[in-house]
Amino acid sequence: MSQSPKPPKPPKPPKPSLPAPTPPSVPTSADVARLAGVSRATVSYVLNNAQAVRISEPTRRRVRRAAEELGYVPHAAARSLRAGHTRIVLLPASEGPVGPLHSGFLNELQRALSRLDYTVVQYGSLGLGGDEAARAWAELRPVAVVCLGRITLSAHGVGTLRRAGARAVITMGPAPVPGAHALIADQAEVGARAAAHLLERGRRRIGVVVPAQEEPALFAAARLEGARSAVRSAVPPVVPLTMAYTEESATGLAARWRSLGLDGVFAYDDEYAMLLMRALLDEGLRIPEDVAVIGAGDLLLGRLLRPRLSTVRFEMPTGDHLAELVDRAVREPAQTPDRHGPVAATAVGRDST
Amino acid sequence: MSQSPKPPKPPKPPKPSLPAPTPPSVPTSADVARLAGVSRATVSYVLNNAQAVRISEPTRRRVRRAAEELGYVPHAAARSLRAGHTRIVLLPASEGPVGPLHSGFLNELQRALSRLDYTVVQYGSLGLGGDEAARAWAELRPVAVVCLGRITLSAHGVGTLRRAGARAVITMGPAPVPGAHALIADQAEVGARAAAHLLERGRRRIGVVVPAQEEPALFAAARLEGARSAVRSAVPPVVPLTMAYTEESATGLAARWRSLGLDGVFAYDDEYAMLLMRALLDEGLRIPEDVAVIGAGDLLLGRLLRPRLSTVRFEMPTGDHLAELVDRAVREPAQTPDRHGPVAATAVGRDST
DNA sequence: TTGAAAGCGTTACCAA
DNA sequence: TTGGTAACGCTTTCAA
Repeated sequence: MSQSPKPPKPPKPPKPSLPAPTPPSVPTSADVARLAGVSRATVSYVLNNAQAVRISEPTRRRVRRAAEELGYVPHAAARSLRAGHTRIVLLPASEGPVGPLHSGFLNELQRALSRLDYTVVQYGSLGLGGDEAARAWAELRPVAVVCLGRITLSAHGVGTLRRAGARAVITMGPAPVPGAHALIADQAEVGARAAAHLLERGRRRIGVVVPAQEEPALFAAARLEGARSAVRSAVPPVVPLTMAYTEESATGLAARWRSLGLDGVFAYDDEYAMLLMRALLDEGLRIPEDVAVIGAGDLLLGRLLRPRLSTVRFEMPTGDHLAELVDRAVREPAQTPDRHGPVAATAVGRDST
Repeated sequence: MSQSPKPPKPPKPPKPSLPAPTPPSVPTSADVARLAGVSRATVSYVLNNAQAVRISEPTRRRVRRAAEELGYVPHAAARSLRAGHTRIVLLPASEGPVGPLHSGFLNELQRALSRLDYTVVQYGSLGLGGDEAARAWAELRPVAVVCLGRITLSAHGVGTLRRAGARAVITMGPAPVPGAHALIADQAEVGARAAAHLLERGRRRIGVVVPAQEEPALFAAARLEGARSAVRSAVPPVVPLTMAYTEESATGLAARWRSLGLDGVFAYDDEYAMLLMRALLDEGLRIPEDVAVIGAGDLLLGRLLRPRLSTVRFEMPTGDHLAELVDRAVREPAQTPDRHGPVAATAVGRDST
């Protein structure tokens, strides 16, 4: 890389061996080497169990003792700088609450990746847009990026990451991103199942809740669209209903319910559904006689309510599966990005529809 | 450090200008410099808006253009290696579901720390014990560690982190850890409030649910202990009840409820409380007449159930507050670790008690 | 079996 | 105003 002609070095003034300006200084492998009376190379060999060289057992012990004594911990940055790559798999830190479904999946993924000797790092990128986030992530030189969250990566963002050495970029979202492996979590399917279920139950005037917060907007749009297309040509078009995740908002919506003339509602997910269902009941509406309510996500809590909440259950890929996908993509980055089909979704009819 | 006398370099074989063995190689500041026709130093100055030196506007533009064109992204590891420190604030990635309370707090914290120019990284440390985790974290050389999760840091772990350059280690847990700043989230207080509330409602034979999963064990033990001490000397001692977060487990517990002869239960938190309450109702018990049920955490969903769930609400420090604490600790590490008092907790009586 | 030294990408100092 | 260069901590090749 550096084609400098390397002129003869100027005489280096030997450092006057500072007494100890920063005594609580971080111990380095050189310190370990000094204490053990060996070279830095030997320290590295011993501590990394290098198999290419044979180090005598007494030496190994001395080195290990010294490292222990100093509380030596290798410097990840230096190591990866030298190695030219990291084992970091970066995930955007999820904003907003994380349900048991999602957190279980995340744990599985983490555990599986750890087993494959990757370091899982969740990076918080709160106010950032897709390309800014990609830049920030690229600074860490992750070997792979798994983008599950709110952030939508552009082709340009993917390019930034790839140029920064990411051997795998995997997105999960409604649409594939050019250059990245795509797990198509097509939330339209979820909306479609919900709407179809309501139609089956004889409902014709169907509302779809769209969360007021922007956070889950990505899913919300796709779910609404899915519901729309399922209903198309059958009956009056679905009615989008904006609602925030607060009691007041739910109560407000319930208060004007009769004027809307709807007999079925897909409430975005189980949590919104519970909130809305409660408000509707308090408003004197009967469920499911007057209004059928269905959520999504199949939360345990939905079964605890009365009436029991109908829901759309959908499959997440297992964490192990995704980890394997990551590992494969890392090892054979030449491969053209795969696309994994839309998630399977099924309506689970309980008492609320 | 290296006191080598620098003998004359052996003739460096000029790299035979490889055609392009790794063409998609990561662009470095040297590449930018070459393209812009300036030195690496100049690139650094421009890209970091160094104020100590004045660079002509045309040069600045050339450099920026070149960086843009190459898609140059600085290498965080190299930077921090050079700088001798990072701006990383490390949090253990939370395992298990994250309620809205906790996630709101986390977001606040992240946002506040970003504003203070820290990089927030959540590090997944699934199977690790306290000291192993500390070692793993130390490899990243974080400037601060905020340990909120399941992991309990030992004094030794704190030492490891400090020796690795962490200028602040902050723990939140039932007890302070030597050497670390402590946010004492004394969950005993939560248990005590719950028990006191049940006593006030005239209950005498009180059960306390302890989650079967090990995950929240830390909180569970403290909450149980708190309930115990609140009840002590008044009535029969509290009865610990093991229960998993599944419908079967709740049903099983409810089935043998009458044989337990309890008239009040603190169900660990709102989610366990909802589950248990539903099972008790299905078993034919009346709430609160036969059994008073109280949870903790004041989840919105608790208000949606009928009967409405009583709960213990407790304060989390605000994210801004904690961020400020981190920043202060980083800037004045000499300070002796502060301890911040136990969390305030209040019982909120609703219909279930 | 061990040691010396180069080099990873960056920044900061000093010289031009 | 700009450029050369050393140094950060680590691994690894080559030489002894």
